[in-house]
Amino acid sequence: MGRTSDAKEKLLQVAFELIWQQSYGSVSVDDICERAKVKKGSFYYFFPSKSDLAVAAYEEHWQCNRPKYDRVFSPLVPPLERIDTYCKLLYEGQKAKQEKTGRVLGCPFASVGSELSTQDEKIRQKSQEMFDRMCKYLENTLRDAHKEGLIEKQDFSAKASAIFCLVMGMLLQAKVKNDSEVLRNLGPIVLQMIGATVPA
Amino acid sequence: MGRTSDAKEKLLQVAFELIWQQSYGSVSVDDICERAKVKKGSFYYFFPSKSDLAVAAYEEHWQCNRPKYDRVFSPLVPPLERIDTYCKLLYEGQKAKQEKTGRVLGCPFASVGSELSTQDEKIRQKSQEMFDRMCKYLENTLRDAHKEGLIEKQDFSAKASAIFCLVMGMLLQAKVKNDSEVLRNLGPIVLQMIGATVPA
DNA sequence: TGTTAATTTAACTAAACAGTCAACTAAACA
DNA sequence: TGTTTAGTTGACTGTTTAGTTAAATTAACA
Repeated sequence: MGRTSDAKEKLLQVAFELIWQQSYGSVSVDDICERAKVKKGSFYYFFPSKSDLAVAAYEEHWQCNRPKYDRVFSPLVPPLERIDTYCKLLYEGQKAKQEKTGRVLGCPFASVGSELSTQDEKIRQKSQEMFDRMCKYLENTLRDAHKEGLIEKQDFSAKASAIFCLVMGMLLQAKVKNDSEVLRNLGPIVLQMIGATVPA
Repeated sequence: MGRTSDAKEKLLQVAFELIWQQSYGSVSVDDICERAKVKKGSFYYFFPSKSDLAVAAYEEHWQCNRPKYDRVFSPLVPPLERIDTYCKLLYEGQKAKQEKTGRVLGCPFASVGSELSTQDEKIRQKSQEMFDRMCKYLENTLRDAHKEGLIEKQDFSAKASAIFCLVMGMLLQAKVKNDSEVLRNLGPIVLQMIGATVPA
């Protein structure tokens, strides 16, 4: 009953995109509403605050992209290929965004986590959640790689975390240098880090 | 001639500290002035804009801390010890700040670079400058380590950059988890990454 | 088709924002 | 000691901010 609307979804999409391209602090509720073609009253009909919208937008983005990650890190794919594909997708994704916007945007979760972790507890938690999710993909991959005799036994949890930190740092470097090419060779760097034979 | 003042220095210090603890976007010129006990008119007597103050504050912080870095990375210190000391100082620094403020703050340059690189070109450049400076310290260290036969020949520039990315990512992880303990074992992780023998 | 309830709208608030300015003050120095 | 000038002050502007509200609209459904 009552009327239907895609305003909520539009707000989530636009918010994610705008905050990624700029920053949480520099994007206003009015900006988001204007781009989403939604009036401010509707905004506050759907979301209690700007911060709540941001959290919802990031969760929505994760839910939309989860199938993609599941595919990349599928147990059906050879372990080291998963990592290489993941790195390639990161590079290509950043490059594509750079071509569209003129700017390397880095990791959206890292950016918002870095900006707001000391300020907004809900956003901090969402950032941490993403961190843990990605580390799990990597940890599983490392375990599988070990089972297949591709890498030595090691602390897989710690190593997965270190890999993800390296990747986040690389994305930050790309953003700060506004140069996606620093990500070109990411795959081999990560593979070497886990002691895998790097393909020529 | 004319009167003297430490208002400028106070503004630089307070701005750095506040932006580090919160974020660029959430700290207002009024906040900075209040904490520095300086009137807004004086602020704009010394700095043309908030963004210019931020750039100056970050440069000032680097100039003040440069002697410390020069000591840590001194050629008189054995190469691998330099890296270990650097990692220890990072851990202790973050821990100390956490005890004071209740929050892990991460790397101030990475935070501001991550927040503003797509927005403010001057801040982007300052961030990149810091990135390059730190990478130079690390690259020199790697070259010296190789000269002393401690590590294999490799692409030292690329490896230095990768190490710094790992470190930045680790600091981000600590901030997002609000847990400085993830940095405890940073030294060995980095040493293992360059193929050095990790001390027991 | 009439009722219901979900959504939309525009006009509103009150606070916070970055930045301005002309008049004032006081330290340095000749 | 008087002049110079670097620095201070507080009151100001116009804009932008997040968030509110009450009345209007419209799609779904019985």
